[in-house]
Amino acid sequence: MANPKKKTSTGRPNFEPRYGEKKSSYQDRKRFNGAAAAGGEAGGSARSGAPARSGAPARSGGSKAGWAKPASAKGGAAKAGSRSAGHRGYRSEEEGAAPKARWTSNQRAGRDEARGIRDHASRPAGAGAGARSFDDRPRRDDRPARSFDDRPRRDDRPARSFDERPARRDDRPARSFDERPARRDDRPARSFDERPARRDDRPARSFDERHARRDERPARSFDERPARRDDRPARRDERPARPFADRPARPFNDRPARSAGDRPARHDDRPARRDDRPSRSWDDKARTAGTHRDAVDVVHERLQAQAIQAEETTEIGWTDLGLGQNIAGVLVDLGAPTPFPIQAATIPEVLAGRDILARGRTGSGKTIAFGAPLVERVLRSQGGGRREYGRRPRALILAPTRELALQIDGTVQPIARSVGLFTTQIYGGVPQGRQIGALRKGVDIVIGTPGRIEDLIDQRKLDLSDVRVVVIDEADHMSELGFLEPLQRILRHTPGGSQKLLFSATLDREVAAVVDEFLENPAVYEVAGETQETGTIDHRVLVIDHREKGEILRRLVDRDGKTLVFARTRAYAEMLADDLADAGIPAVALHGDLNQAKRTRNLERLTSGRVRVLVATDVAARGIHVDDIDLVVQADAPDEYKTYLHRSGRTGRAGAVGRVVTLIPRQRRRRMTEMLERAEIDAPFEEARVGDDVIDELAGTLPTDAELTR
DNA sequence: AAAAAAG
Repeated sequence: MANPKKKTSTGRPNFEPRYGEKKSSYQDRKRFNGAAAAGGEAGGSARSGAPARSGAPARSGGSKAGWAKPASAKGGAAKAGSRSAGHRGYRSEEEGAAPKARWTSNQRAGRDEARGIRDHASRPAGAGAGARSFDDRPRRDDRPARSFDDRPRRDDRPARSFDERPARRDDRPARSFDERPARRDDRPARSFDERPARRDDRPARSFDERHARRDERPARSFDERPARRDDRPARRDERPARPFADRPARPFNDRPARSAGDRPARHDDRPARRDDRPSRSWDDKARTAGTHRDAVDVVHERLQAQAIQAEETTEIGWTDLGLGQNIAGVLVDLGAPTPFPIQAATIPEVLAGRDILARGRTGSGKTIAFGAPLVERVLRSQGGGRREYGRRPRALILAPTRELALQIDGTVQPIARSVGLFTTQIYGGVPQGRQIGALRKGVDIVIGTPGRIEDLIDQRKLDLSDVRVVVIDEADHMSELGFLEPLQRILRHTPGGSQKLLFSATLDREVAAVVDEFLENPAVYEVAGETQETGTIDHRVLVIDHREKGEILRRLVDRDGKTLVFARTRAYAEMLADDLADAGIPAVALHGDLNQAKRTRNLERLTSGRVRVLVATDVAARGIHVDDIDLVVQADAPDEYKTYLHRSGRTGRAGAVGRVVTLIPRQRRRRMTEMLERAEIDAPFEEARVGDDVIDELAGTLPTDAELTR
């Protein structure tokens, strides 16, 4: 059952063999570039985001120039020591001054972990791995190889999550619970980056124009879905909650829905709210989103209705949604004075214990949408009791990449800490020692990636039997072939009655297998207008001669703003980065062949502005947030529209202008056109040769918002 | 193809 879904069934009709593409030529180089990376995701970058939103006026002028940093961006002013040179966190204006101080604790964590690896590795003894046949892999050195429990670097480690952690961290105010609340200010910057942004652009795009083309997308997500049952219940508002009982068997698959019976009773408060819930259940939705015309209208209608509701809820406060004072306070401090639509819609449901699926692009407040209520629920679940040493985690947040996990922790941690709960990151590429140590002491919320989590479960270091809430971020991606099974195995370690929350900017039927096995009568939420595409992004396609790709790329990227280049393979990404560097354009790569230390470091280099060009694989397509990226270049066109949406969503954030240029060979025009249609994006195609003006034009500074929007 | 554990 599990894997029967071939790619085809998962909705990836786009996947086709790529013939002409340049490929193997770089294969060789690839191996050599490996090396480490240090990762630190930019977790926070304070997304200047939502101008409308609170005080995140950070991005005022829209000057993409610098402000990327979390700390600074945020209420910049408040940041102690970030005002002038010599102070921690000070950031010299545009020169790529040492960014180090500006790192968030998360970033430091990644960096430190990475350093630890490097340091250890460099020592002769570090050879634990010993005879690895990959002699050609230079990166061996940064390999952990030895156990890090004894790791010396303890000190610089952010210590994030655990209480007992000695206060060492200079920069971090003691994290004892008592003063917990106080912390807020020092870590505001991170997290809300993604949230503020959206506000403005959202409303901006009128539904009509936007949803006009909406037809194919939704439709295709659920097309195979068996006949829709009755008529879908009226829109959210009047929707009569469907009682559990009459819940039809899950439509899409014969997978026997778990009957309420075999599922441990849910938390008490759950059932109660069920009925007044306006949202539609997954089943309803599934049924609704058919393939045809009527389905189109349905979708459109539904989205619109929700959008309206969203607007109405913007005046509601955090506490009105059911969150406690402490949490509400942190959110406000984080730059989110009031809830965004998706948050207003989902938080009450999450607090009620309901399983939900939510679609909200990065920047729409997705992280807080699940993070805040998750913390609140964990808090309630302990009923005022104490946190015991060695307690098992009560919440789990899964993400597809380490960088994203780090970023999520950057948002959730302060929220959790405000109520005395602790989080810990559990992902690969870094020593297990600290992670195990944290688990041993006891953490409340685990945030990580599948591999290491499963590894620790197998080692009996991680016990998920007490988990009450599980969040699967980028759920559709996590439900794809390579991720699905590990994900399912992990979920099977959680109690059957635990609450499941699935989020993604491109949530579609791909999550069906997970939904069917683990969710119970889930509610589905979407916020109209929230797709990765935004009116502030200028999409362009350059039809080029493959032989000129390298030169064209060099010219496109040789500019002042930050540019993120996507390549299909690690080898090509590495090659391109080297190529650009050789051409005198500082560039670094980000892909899975790099060790975590290098990944973190290279990403940080872009975030800090020390380098303006980052060439990445799709590891950076989802979730990664770096402020000021005003140009995304797709050296290789993506195969899926969802990938296009995620990649392009790295720019044009916070209502800022952004541009996405995709290079394709002539023979790919048709596929590209089809993909853009599915992505609901209008992008003019232009033929271009090396000397053409278009290239310089596209590389140039973007027109002002006004010009762009015409 | 990429990502995700190591070794």
